[in-house]
Amino acid sequence: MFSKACEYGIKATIFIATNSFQNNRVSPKEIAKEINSPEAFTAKILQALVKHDIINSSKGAHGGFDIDKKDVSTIKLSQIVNAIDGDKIYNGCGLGLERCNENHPCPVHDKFKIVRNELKLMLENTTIEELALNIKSGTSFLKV
Amino acid sequence: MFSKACEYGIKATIFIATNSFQNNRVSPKEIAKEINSPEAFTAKILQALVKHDIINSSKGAHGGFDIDKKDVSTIKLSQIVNAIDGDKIYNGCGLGLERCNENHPCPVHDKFKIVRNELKLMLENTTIEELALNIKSGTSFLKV
DNA sequence: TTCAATTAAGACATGCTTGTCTTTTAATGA
DNA sequence: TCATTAAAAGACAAGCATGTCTTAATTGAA
Repeated sequence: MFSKACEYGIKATIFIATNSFQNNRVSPKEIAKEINSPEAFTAKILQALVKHDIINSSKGAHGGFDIDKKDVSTIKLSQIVNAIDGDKIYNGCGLGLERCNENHPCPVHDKFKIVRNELKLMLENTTIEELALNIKSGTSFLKV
Repeated sequence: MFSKACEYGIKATIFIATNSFQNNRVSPKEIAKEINSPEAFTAKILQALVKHDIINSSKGAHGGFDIDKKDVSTIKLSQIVNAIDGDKIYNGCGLGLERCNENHPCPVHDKFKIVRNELKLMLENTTIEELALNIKSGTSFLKV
């Protein structure tokens, strides 16, 4: 469904959020360990998330990644997916037609529209705060 | 959502079905032209569909690909997706966890389940016959 | 039975995604 | 200011999906 990069990006953001509740910065090393991902590749993805203003980074001693406490509740899953995988999951044709629309639909256009819309709504209505709280309470897990 | 191979596979099967209504065999060249796909690559995918008993092939003069008329209505989209992309779209974890289940869910497990189930139902309830008839009537299109 | 037509099979090539490593830039504290 | 710490940036490498080409196998018809 999503690229590996996007999966790592979502999990990393959730982990950073859980730490940001306690104003705690985390390093790429800690993140990679916690979400079970390759460290250097994860660092690249973190750079992208910083560029898209989803997370903050600070260099130097006691540096690392965090999210402003007040912002955690405003970050939607859709923002991360958009930042890393772009919008093809929303706008692309299910069968790869260049111009697929109501007037010139691919064979599965209408049927896909329903599913895709459900996915879109889900991503737009799910906040990182919600997911991070479930991790904190042990209701869900980031690895294995 | 699906791989290129799967997209071509779906479109190819629909095109073969439209021809099979008139007991007409089609060649990889015709198929590739009609669905706007690379010919040799399409031929590979057709081989896979034959191996999975979704379409028939016959070699030699007047050879080509077809589907038994009586079978067209029984072929579901899900069979093609399964044959080419496997079942990861149904069973894989949205965030790539190896063991993600009700007792050990990833952060988006419940939310994804709903969307994925909708997709699964759609694929299992859509027949190639239905899609092929829409192509024949000009209601939907295989290329551009 | 032989030739032509046509798919099957497998080796090869290309490109994108994933992943690694090294060097550079920036921040902190002594 | 200088040393240390840590992220940023970019070059490099590996693997997988996509796409191509050549040769083999099979069939139908002359």
